[in-house]
Amino acid sequence: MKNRLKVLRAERDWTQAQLASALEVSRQTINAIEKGKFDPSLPLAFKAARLFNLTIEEIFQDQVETV
Amino acid sequence: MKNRLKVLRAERDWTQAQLASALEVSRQTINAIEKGKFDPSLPLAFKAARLFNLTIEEIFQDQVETV
DNA sequence: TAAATATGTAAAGTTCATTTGACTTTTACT
DNA sequence: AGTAAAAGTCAAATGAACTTTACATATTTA
Repeated sequence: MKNRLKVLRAERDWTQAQLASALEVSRQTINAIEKGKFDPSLPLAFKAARLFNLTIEEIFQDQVETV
Repeated sequence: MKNRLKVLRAERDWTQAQLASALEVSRQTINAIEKGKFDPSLPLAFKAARLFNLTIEEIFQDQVETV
């Protein structure tokens, strides 16, 4: 699962800590999601979409499995 | 988190077991999600969206907190 | 260059998504 | 009414999301 969080953050000049606080998660959670360590929960994805005024699909992109 | 899985299933005349198999999860998982016991993971939500050819937002609706 | 801020990472613990297996209840059909 | 399929539910187990604490590295700024 790829995501555009780092770019969206950069566009607004936000730190990971600021985004974390806006989404009410820890800074490490934001870091881990940006670095692809794990995927956010669906509720957290919705919260991010609301925050950035985008759809979930505009922020998170499912990897289409190329078999 | 509300969702339209039951309706989408009914429109296609699918059982919970059939949807489960299409999404490669257990029947109990579909049942629990439909009954609102828990939210699906983001990857599972993407898979459902792909299956129904809808966006995540068209299937799952975040409860806006009315404080 | 030193200090401050931002980012990356790791371990241990908690909570929740998901599985398996089994059982009960509901719905539909004969 | 009897049967079969579908839906609902429960308990125990596993794994993944997320937290806290703590430290290391990188980047910015005084």
